[in-house]
Amino acid sequence: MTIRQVATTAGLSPATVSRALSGSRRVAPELQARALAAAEQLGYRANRVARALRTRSTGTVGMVVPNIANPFFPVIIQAVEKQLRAQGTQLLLCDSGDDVRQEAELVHSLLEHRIDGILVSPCDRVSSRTTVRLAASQVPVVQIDRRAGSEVAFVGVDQDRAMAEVVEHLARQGCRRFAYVASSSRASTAAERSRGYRRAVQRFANGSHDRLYAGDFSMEWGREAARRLLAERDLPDAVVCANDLVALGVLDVLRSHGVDVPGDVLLTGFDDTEVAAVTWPPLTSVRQPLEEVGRRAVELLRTVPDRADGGPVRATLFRAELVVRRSTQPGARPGESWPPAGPRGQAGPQEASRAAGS
Amino acid sequence: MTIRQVATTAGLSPATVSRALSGSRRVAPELQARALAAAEQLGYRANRVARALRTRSTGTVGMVVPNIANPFFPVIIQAVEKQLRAQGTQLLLCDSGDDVRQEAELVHSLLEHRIDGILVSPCDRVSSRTTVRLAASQVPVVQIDRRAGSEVAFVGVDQDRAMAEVVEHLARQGCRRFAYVASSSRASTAAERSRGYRRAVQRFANGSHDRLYAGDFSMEWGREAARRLLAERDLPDAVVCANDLVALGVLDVLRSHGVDVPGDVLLTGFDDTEVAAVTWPPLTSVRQPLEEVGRRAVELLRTVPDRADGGPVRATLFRAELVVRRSTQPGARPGESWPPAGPRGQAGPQEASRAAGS
DNA sequence: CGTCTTTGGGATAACGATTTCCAAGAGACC
DNA sequence: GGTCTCTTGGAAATCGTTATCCCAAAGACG
Repeated sequence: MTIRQVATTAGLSPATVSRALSGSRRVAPELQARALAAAEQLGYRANRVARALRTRSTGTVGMVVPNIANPFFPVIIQAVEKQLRAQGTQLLLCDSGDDVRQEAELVHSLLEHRIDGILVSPCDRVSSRTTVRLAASQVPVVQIDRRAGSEVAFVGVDQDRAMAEVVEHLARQGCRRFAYVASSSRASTAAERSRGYRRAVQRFANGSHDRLYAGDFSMEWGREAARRLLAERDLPDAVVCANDLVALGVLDVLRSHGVDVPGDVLLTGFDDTEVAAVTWPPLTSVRQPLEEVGRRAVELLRTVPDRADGGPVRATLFRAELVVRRSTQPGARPGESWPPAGPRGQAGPQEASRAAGS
Repeated sequence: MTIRQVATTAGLSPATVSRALSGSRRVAPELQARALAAAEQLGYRANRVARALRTRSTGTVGMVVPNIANPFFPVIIQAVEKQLRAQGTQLLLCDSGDDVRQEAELVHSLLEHRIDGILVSPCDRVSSRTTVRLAASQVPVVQIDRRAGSEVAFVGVDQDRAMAEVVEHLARQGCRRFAYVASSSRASTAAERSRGYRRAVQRFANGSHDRLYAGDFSMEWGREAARRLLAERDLPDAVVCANDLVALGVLDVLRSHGVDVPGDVLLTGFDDTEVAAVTWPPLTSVRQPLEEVGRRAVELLRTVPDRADGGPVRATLFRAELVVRRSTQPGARPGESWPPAGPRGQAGPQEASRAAGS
């Protein structure tokens, strides 16, 4: 089923049919109708491969994320896909498995497929840099959530500030001695959260008794860290976790060792994944405006010039929202604990257009 | 950067370079080396769009799932992607949002993009049928996890049997009065689970006091169902849920109303998602061999003939494994509850090759 | 030594769309 | 009425690759 056949049945030339269907040039109404009718009758749908070869646009955008099994990413992916769909674009999704080599391979493969742009959440804020830059020299690229360098457009959330709010909240609850179960700082978000945590602890708690454990963004690491924590001679007032998965792992081990949250120690997660609200105790976490991040990233992808050429690079930073739940409210009596109605921070986008390299 | 330029710098014809790079025909070693060197030097990577146009194969497989935010799917997707990667194929992932119209639209779009095959988890076991059949008439199609009709190849898990094991386990724990928080039976898995549940209740508990609530696969529905359950005058012995998300929602509301699990009522999930093990109490659930399902589906995709033409249709059914945890062990004392060490069913593949329409 | 087969390189024709480019016809305007 | 512009349909070039076809050279074999 080619455009040629449609043209034949319509008694027209392929050129005219093409124009009639795409509206790229005016076609006499009568011929247009004939073309449309023939296409309809034959159930013709254009071969996008052929079209892509000629127009040099595939109508496809690639996206590379570190790990779809981390419930944080599906939410972003859905937002991105929804937005892309609205403009008739397909999403080519890849999971880099948090591996820089894999990530590079995937990006190259996407480029071979001549995608129209790439959304990438670089798994390593340093080593992913060359890959991101290379990609950006060929097609529009937007970094989403995580970044590797500031030479390429970025849309994400102010992690530093969000983490500071977490610590401030804990300090207000009377916590003075903190432990941080971090993810290794290969991911930019992890690095920013760590930094935010450290600075906030300095400010709000005078940096006392600041223990830090570095692993990854997994539940299993949370378990391991909790075991190490328990092996020390005393518990901190609060355990801050790099994300919800880690917090769940920590919670699991604490509980199995008879440590009560929030009675004996307060606990926080990050990302406000769906499960954070239904664990026991429900987890205080940080909600990010993912819908907006996704939308903005797609939007930005269309305005990024084809080949990054030293012009100003756009970066959008959204503000996250602290969601307080029972895991940081030792005072709440069971009756009061549902529904959770703690104080909340405000959210709102915060745009910054900066020169490259800033 | 085209093959023509490579050919020029190598002092060869494009045809020879093409052959040298793809190995589709023997090329004199010396010329081969020259072609490779030139390609390497120029950093040439073939334009897959042009190649696809000529060879009628894009090296891309489409996958349509109902909802990536359901943590069950990312696991399957990862398995599929891993397997595809091994054969150098890209995955074009789509989320149908559990909507039949959307699903149809996506499948059409995939066909336009001339993907080499489609993996689909049809959202409606009845209405998705036409779409699946249409797709199968154009490219190889394998249904994965869910199915719509048996005219198209399928890889999945024996839901019916798995659910029977759940009920049997509960009956052994002394439960006689059951409630089932179902997902509406639009998804084939939901329908099979319901059927398995009903039959097992008949057999093991004489069908006494069998309440059923039908909603969807979401946590929110679990909450709603639990509220309805609590509104009735008495609680059943056990609440069986269509999947883990639903169970989490149920658990959340039960807890907030002071109902103890497993003290007052036993509770089960399905899918054994990562969180099932870390809720409190940990959730008895059903683990499916998703890695194998994914692998088998990709494998099958390669052997399915291009156009479904009435030959025998392959269907592979794997067996799931019951994972018993504290939510169904009222007798376990806290000290014993960790790690969970309940009896486990065995898993194993179970292949069936059946004629179409069976 | 002649013929017959095999091997391998290169020219060229696809693949299926879009997009020049060209030409014919219709108005416009002096 | 003549020229000039504008419109619009169709022929043909084009995108970058691979497959087909042809031909020359080399080797096989009687």
